[in-house]
Amino acid sequence: MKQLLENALQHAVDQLLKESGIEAGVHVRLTRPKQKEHGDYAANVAMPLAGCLDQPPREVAGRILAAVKWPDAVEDADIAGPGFINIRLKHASEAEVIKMVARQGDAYGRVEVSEDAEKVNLEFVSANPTGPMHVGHGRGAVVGDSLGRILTARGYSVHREYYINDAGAQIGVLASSLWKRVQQQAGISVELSDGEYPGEYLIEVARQLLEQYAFEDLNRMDHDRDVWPIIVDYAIEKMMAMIRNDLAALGIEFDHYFSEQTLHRSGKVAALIEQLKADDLIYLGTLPPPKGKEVKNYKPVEQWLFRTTGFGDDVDRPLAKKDGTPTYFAADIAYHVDKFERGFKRQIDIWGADHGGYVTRVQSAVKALTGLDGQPEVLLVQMVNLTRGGEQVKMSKRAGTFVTLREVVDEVGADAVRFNFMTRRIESQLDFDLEAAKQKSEENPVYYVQYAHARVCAILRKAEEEGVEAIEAELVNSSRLITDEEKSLVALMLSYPEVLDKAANRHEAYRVAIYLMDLARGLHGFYHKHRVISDDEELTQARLLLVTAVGQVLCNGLSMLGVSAPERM
RNA sequence: GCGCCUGUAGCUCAGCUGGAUAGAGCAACGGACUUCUAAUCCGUAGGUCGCAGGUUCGAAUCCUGCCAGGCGCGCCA
Repeated sequence: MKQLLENALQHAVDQLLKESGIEAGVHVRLTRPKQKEHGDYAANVAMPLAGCLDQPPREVAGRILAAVKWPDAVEDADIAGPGFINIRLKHASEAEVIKMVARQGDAYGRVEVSEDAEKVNLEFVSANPTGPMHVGHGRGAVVGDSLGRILTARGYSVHREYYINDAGAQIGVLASSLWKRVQQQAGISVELSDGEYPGEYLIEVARQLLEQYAFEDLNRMDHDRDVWPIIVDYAIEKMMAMIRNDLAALGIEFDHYFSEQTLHRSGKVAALIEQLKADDLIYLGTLPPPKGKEVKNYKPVEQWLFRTTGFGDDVDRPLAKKDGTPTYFAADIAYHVDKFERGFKRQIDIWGADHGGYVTRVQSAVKALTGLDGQPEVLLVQMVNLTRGGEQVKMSKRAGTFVTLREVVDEVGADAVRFNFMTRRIESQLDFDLEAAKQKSEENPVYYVQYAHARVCAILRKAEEEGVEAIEAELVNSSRLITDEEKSLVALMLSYPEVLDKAANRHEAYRVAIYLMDLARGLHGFYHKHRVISDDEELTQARLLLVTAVGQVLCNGLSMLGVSAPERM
C-alpha cells in the first residue's frame, strides 16, 4: 500500500518537475503520522520542493494534489500544517488486511525467496572454544539468529556461519590446562598457572578423556608429538560440543562451523601472505608504541605489516611475525577472502563491542584483496551487564566465579532470554536482571506479548465452546470494525511487513520486538473495551477474524525472534 | 592522547537517512475481575531530549566543540 501511494505521488512530482524544467530529483517518502487526525499516511515532499520551485509549500502541495492519480483505496488527501499532504484511506480497504492475513497465514510479512535471491553470509557468535559462553555471547547469538530469520523472511538467501578460533596461542593454553587436569585426576600434584583456564568444566573433560585413554599410556607417549594432538583435539571437540549444546538450548543452529585450523592446514594463510608480499601490500617494519596505554616491556620489533593505511586505517597492522608466523589477523583475512571466493559478496559479521577496533582493518584488507567495499558489514553488539535484583553479579574468569549463558537460560528460560536481548538496539548496553527476567509483568515484556497471543487463543476457544462457527474469511464484513481500538489494530497489522522490511534492510532486528509490544498493547486494550462474541452475528464474525489475524501476526513476529507463541498461559 | 558506542520522565528504554503537541513500561497515586484469562486494562502526575554553538522554513534527530559513562588502542582472539 505504502509503495503504491509513493509511486503515485512520485509520478505527480516528477511530472511537476518536468513541467517546470527542473532537473533535480526529489524523492517521495511517506510516513505514518503519530496523530490520526493527520491521516493514515503523510508526505512532506512539498516542503523540499518549495525550495526548488520557489513557491510556498502549500501551493506546491496543491499542484501535486491536482496532478496525482490515487489508487482506489484512497479516500481523500488534503493539505495541512506547513505543507504536509495527508492521505486518508478508505477504511474498508484497510480493514481488508484481516483477510489478507487469513489468506497468507504464516507467510504474512514474508516475501518469496526468488531464484536469484541475494546471498548473504551471516557470521555470528564465533566464541572461542576455550570455555563456556557468557551472556555477552548470548546476546550476539540471539541478535544474529533473529537477524538471520528476518533476512530469510525478506527474501535473502542466508548462510549462517560460526568461525571457530581453533588455532593460536589460546588453544595451547587450553590444552595445557586440560593436561594438568588430567594429571590431577591421575593423582599427580600440579597447579594451574596464571593465565590457564581455571573453570571446573575442564575437570569433567579430563575425566572423560581418561575413560578413553589410560593415563599410563598417555604418559608413556612422546609428549609433544603424540599426546599433544590428542589433548588439543579432544579439548576443542568437547568445548565445541558444549557450545553447540548451549546454542541449541536457545534454539540456534548454524549451517556451517568454519574451522580456523583448516585455513592454516590447507595453506591458505601462507599463500595469502605470499600473495601480499608479491603485491607489495605488506612490508617488514616496526610499529610505534601504542599511545595512552602503558605497554609493559615495549620493545620495537620488526613485523610484517599490512598497508591498511592505504585503505582508510590509522596505522598499518601486523600480519605476521618476522619469521613468518601468522597472527590471528592473517587468518581472519584469509577467512573473509574465503567467504568471497565461495560467492558471498554480502557478509554480515556480528562481533562484541570489544572487537570494535578491528572493523576498519578487516574491511581494509578485504577491500585490498577482493575489491569489495564496506565488507564485511560489522554489527557491534554492546556489553551485557548481568544483575540480580538490581545488584551487579560479580564475575571473575580467574576465580572461576563466572555465570555462564547456559546457567542463565536454565534459570529464566530461552524465551525470556531471547526476547529481552531483542528489546534494545545493539548499540545500547543492556542490563539483564535475572529476577526481572523471571517476573511476569511488563518489566518482562516477553510474557506481555505471549499473553496477548494466549488471550487470542482463549477467545477462539470460547467461541468454539459457544458454538460460534467462524465463516469463511472472504465473507466477513470488515467494514464493521470502526472503533478506535479496531482501527489501531488494523493499522498495526498493515505496518507489519514494513517493520520487517526495515528490520532487514537496516539490520535492526530489535524493531520486531518493539513492534510486537505495540501490537500486544493494542490487543489488550481492545480486549478490555470490546467483546468479541456478542449477539450481533456480523460483528462477532468481523471481530473473530480480527483477533485471529492479530494472533497470527503475533505468532509470525515471535517466530522472527525465535520465541514461542503459547496457546495457554 | 586517539578511535568507536552511549547520554531522552525517578528507573529501563523507544523515537535518530530532519517534520506537526517528544512516546511506552516500571516505580508513585486513583480506579476496573457476577463478563471471551486481572501475566490485563483505564486515569492522574512526571521532560531545559547531557551542555554550548551552528546549519535549516523546521533539530531529540544533521555538523562542531565541550562534559559524563562504556569499549578498544603492537608481538592474544
